[in-house]
Amino acid sequence: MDIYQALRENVFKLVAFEEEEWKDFISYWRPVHIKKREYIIKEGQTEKYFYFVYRGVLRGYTTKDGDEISIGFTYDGDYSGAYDSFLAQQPSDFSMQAITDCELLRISYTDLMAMFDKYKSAERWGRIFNANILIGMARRQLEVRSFSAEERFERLATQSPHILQLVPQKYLASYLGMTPETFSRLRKKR
Amino acid sequence: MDIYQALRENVFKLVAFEEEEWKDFISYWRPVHIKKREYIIKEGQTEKYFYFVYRGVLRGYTTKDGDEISIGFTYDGDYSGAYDSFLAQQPSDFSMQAITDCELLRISYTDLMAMFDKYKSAERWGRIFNANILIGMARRQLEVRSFSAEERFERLATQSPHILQLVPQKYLASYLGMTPETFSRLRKKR
DNA sequence: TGCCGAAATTGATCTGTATCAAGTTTTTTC
DNA sequence: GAAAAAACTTGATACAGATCAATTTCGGCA
Repeated sequence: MDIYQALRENVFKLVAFEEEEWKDFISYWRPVHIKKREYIIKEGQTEKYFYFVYRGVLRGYTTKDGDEISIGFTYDGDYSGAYDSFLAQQPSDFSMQAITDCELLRISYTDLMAMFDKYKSAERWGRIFNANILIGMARRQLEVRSFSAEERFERLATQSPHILQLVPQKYLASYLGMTPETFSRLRKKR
Repeated sequence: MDIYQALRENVFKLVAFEEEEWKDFISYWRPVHIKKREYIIKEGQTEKYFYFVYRGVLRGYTTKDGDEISIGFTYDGDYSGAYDSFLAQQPSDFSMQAITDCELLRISYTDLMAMFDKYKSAERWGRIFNANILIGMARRQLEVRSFSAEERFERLATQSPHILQLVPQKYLASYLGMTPETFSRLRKKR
């Protein structure tokens, strides 16, 4: 499937645009290719773009006392970037780096805001999209607070086994809030 | 200030409604009084309402192995309820209980959705409101992951000293992800 | 105002996970 | 395709914060 078609299907899951509106809306999205280890945004910058991931994996992380803490990952079909920085138009607390080569589509903040002004469908899509992100964050928040390192590992391994292949272990470890050593031991124990 | 006026000012901070629209919008909100220790929602129920807190303090918590884990607190001027359950219209993973007597305004899910359909201003308010909640959650997520128990206590004490008075310590302790004993020791050390 | 149950404090001990260190394996690069 | 760098594993030790237990203090209410 073509990259614009992929975005279309994804957006239409939440809101069906009129064809005229959609043509206009999609015209503001631009394809971007980035290579493994390149960044779409670095800590301290303000996020100018909102990204759709057509192919690839990205990792978000912040730094604390020189160490990296992985915040999350995005895959094919996800949206990416420092979304809170984008929304607030404030400097980001984290960086977003490609773990594999990526094909992305992006729209600028100004263009997206213009779309929100212009079309009620876009406004609605924005609201529901935010709601869905929020629901996911709430779920993850509860997850982190309710489970021990071992339990979190176990849940990741059973619920998202593909991640174990895609993402280097040291990133997964810090995502789960443990050291690579602990991660390695839990994996062995399994 | 009057309870409806308080909500009006709060909503208008994000979006200025037309007067006609506002009159219609506000007519769907109903005042609710609840007493200390009463619940607005219990774990397992689906949240039917979205609340505005005019006066009072509420606590959200989930249960794990019989122990309560406090998720968050809402105060005068906040919105409350199990918002993720409300948005998804799925059973809530946590309960929301009054810590003091509370005066609230609430609107039902059906009525709010009808307002979103009817007015672009409402839709926009919904989008921006969700964005703000999301930004707050992202900040807190980073907070929990980047700091030790002692650092989290210190930050709470300096950034929100009023909470230390308003909320019983055992709730704050579990909110910060530590036992009441640890909380007590950190407080003493200060 | 005084009583009772809940909340907070304090001390002693335990434990899961971090840290440090030394290999081994995998990936990158030239 | 060999050398260098990075990632992962494994073992030994350290420690922050949990748990358990015994008082003390506080808050609600008769």
